[in-house]
Amino acid sequence: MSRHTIALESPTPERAVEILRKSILGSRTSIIVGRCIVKYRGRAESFLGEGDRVIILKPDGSLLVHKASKREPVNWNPPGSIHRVYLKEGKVIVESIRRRPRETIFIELSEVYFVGSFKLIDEECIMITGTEKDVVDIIFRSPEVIEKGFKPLYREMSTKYGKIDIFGVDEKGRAVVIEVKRRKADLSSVSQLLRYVESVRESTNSPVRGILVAPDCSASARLFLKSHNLEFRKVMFK
Amino acid sequence: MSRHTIALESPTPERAVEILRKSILGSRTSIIVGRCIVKYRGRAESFLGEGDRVIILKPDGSLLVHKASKREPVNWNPPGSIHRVYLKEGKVIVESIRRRPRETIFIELSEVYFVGSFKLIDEECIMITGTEKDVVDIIFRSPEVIEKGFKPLYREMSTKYGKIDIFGVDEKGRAVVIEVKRRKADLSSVSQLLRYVESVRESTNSPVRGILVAPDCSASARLFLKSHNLEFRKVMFK
DNA sequence: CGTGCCAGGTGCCCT
DNA sequence: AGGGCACTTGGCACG
Repeated sequence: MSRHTIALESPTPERAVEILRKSILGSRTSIIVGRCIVKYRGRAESFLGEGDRVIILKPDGSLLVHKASKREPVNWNPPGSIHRVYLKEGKVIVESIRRRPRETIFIELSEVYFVGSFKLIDEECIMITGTEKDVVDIIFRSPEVIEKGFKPLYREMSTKYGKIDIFGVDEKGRAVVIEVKRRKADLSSVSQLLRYVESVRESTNSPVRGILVAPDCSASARLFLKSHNLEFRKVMFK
Repeated sequence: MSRHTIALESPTPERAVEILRKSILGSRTSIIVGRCIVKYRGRAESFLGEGDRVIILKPDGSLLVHKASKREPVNWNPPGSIHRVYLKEGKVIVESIRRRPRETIFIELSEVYFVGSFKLIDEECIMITGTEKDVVDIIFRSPEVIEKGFKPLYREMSTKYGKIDIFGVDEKGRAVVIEVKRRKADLSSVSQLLRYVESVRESTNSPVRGILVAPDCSASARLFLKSHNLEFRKVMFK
């Protein structure tokens, strides 16, 4: 009979390795708390000197190394990586290898404070609202938030230089390219819009308007918009 | 005397709350494994139905909720958030509040499989090489990787529309704007370069060259470069 | 697969 | 605090 939870304080290295191997084989989520060094080599390269960290190995092949601060793991490997755990000179070693691109994490634990193995049952997936797609939906449902007479035609319309959030026509029949941002727009938002407008202009001689839609816009982005005769439409959602 | 590690399997809700409160007060890192629902409200909004997850509360105020898959937490709050743990109708509740922007996480645990509290000592910070800054360093040290006669002058040079990675002059004394990417360059990389070149051109009548430096470049990015008479220089580092 | 792009992006640095 | 941007960005959707 397989227990759903295994949790052990200050295990011997041998016992820790045993638990972790079973955990990996059994598609369980493993948690290690201990003192370790971490080496990474792949797209970049890193070294992390000795300190206490939380290490999580997920059954999908993700590996996380967390320090006591920050939202981000200090080291990691994404889903699909292969984990190996073994003993070397009396120390627990956790290795993670990702292929394409090849990336390796090497963790050497000088001390293991805790090791746990958990069978996590989770069929639910998160429901999010307030995303950019929701804003686009609003505009398609109520085009007047852009301006009177605006007709949205396509969403995610592909051009030579990227995909247009919303393509439509205004009251006077002019082409309108809309780039939507769910947060404050910045220089790169304007660059995007500019790329799409340029792309559409390459394929027509008719006038093409470009409108950046966002709850706010940085000062320099506004300047950049103006210098290219692009427009900004403030749209507060939520 | 305060123990550095507290780990408890299947604690009663009362005991779990007690341990977690002490953990938060004592600037320790807390780990909860249990069955829960998660509600989030802030920049966006989300709901996550009942399932088994790993919850981490860090002493800097970060909160992470991890599912059994993916590198990313399904819900979180960044450093600086305030955590509260209490009992409600016999269930353990974990709440996290961030101000500016106001964001709240509400976790209701129907079952706690494990709770742990750890004093993590960690003075080390990660050393990373192979970053963009390293590539810029290489170019300053060996400007000939760009081309014979190139002279880099400034890095991170501010313009109206953003900061130029490297500004310099070529053999013939023409201004050169360089945008560096440590990985394959895409449309947005070209847009950036274009913005900077445009910005420099606004302040001079002399010719201004723009060079995108990267290990590779997407096909459409290449087209976009060409259409604006910008150049691509392949630079493999590492 | 590569390409493009959003993300509750996060984190860093500078003004 | 706001701006600009890199990140081992991650993750997804689409051709």
